[in-house]
Amino acid sequence: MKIGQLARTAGLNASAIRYYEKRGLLAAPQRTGGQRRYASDALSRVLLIRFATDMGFSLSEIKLFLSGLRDNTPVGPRWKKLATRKLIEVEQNIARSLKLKSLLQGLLHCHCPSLQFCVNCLRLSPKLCRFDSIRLKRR
Amino acid sequence: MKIGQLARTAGLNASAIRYYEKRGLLAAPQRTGGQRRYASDALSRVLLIRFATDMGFSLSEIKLFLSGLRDNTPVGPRWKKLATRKLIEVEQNIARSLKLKSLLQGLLHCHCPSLQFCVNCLRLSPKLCRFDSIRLKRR
DNA sequence: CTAAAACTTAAAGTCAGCTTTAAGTCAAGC
DNA sequence: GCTTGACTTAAAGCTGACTTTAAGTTTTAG
Repeated sequence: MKIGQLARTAGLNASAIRYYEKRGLLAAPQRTGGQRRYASDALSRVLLIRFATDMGFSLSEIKLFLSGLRDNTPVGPRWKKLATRKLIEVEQNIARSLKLKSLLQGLLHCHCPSLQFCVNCLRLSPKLCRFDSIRLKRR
Repeated sequence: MKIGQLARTAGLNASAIRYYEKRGLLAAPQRTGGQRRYASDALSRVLLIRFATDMGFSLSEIKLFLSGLRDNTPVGPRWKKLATRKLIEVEQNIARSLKLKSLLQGLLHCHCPSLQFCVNCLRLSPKLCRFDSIRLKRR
């Protein structure tokens, strides 16, 4: 399989495949006349990477748990530890988004005379409103 | 008020204030000997910007609804439209995160013999699992 | 055999929202 | 008057996950 077909099958760009190789997530395959030729196990590896990025893992994290992973390695404790940590992150993100949602809804249904007042009412003087004050992570 | 005090009061860096000015979100204030001197309404303006970025609005969006906003402008239809759109985004983010959460939990409690199989079971053959297949937005 | 499509590389560009740097000017306290 | 801290600018740097570019090589279809 050439890089283009691998990429198309995995729903990626060929440049992304090369990037994974450069980042050390994907082994350098055999070559024919300078061009990469992939065996079919490369596809499942790429799909695994794509799946993990979709799950919110960074490439560094994925590299971490892929290192030393053979195709039939059981779901190991290292992976479980990473997944547990990510689960916590996702839960925090959900909590944060739910607060945001309620704030936005409050803003939309608010009868404050001006946006400025409304912001003050929501953010600076939470006791005047039915909404909690928030302390959001910047960045 | 000098820029440093304004920044400290708003919980920002002085460079961020200058950046807002450069981006056109904040009016250029009067100067004394070349240094910026802010009136107190600049603080509420900056707090409004900070609040809106915390709500997930981009600086471009904030600039959009700040343009023409005087301090006692009523919460207008333009702002409501933006907030409604943002609310939908936040709700999509929540739905996406909830799916992620259930996938991660599934992965953690899965009895698949290998991670590779587990990924296939979760992602490629959803009927074998109790989890929905997902189609996550890339990027 | 030829033309087009697909591949190769390293390096630079993209996005957002700032921060950092460098080199200099101004203000406040003693 | 002098030192120190706060300010000024423009431009470059940061993060992550790629994409794009430029210039060249290889494969494939006809």
